[in-house]
Amino acid sequence: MLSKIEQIGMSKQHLGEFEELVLLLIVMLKEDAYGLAIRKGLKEHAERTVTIGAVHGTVNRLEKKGLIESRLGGATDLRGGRRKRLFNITAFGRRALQQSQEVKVKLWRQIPELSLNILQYPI
Amino acid sequence: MLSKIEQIGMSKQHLGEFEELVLLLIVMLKEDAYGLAIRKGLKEHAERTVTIGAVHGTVNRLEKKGLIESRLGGATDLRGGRRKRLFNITAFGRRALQQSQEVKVKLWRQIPELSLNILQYPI
DNA sequence: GCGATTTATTCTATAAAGTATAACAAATAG
DNA sequence: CTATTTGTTATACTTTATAGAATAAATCGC
Repeated sequence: MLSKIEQIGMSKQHLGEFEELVLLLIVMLKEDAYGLAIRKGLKEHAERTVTIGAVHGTVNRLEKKGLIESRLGGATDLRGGRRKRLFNITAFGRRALQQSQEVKVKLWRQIPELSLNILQYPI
Repeated sequence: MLSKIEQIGMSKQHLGEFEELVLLLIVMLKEDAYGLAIRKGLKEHAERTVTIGAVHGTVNRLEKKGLIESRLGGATDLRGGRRKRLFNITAFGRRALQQSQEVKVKLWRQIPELSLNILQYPI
């Protein structure tokens, strides 16, 4: 028999590298995290240029895994356009992000010669 | 016409999340980075349990992409056993690792509420 | 030398993640 | 009521991630 966690798909899969970036962008964007904004944020903050289809494919997967939730945004104040699908991270998603962070920082600490200048200071 | 970089397969692919872990372990293990040691290191340092086949599949891909190199180790001082295939990171691999690190740290810095205690101190 | 044991790698197959392109949907201004 | 704008969905395909079984090569004891 499956545990509650397994039933709802919250078992120990790992965050893919792009999934992690998208998740981080969703946190950064707060109340305005939706497809196009995520795509723009990835380009500006992560030097990552992808199509909008790539973003949506990933958010759909993240939602199915319970790492984010989505709701439909209200009518736009701007002219034209379909309503936004707004995303927010779940507690489970936040934990996944923190675990990933924890593992990497732990490894980096053991390899000081790898570190960039940016890492010489507290995050 | 392809650039030199493209010809030898060193263009802008991104490091997969498991590829990054394996690469980090290879750096950590220094002169003793080979299949089984990498697997053991992943378990001990990254809470990641995988089969040896998973490790080898990944190192093969990393080598094909020019991120690591391999050579055959000398005969063992211990009893029995085939010779080890020893890995070391290339300059290109090191750069890939640093870029990945740079992007993530940059994002984390913008999301202070995500950070764990470990991140309050310099890495 | 040769089989048993040990330590390792390679092969093969499949699932999951990453990604692009194109099609579709819905809001609103005129 | 249709053209324009802003956005999401659908589909297809490639690359990564992963397990399991098969195979290889070193050495020990006889």
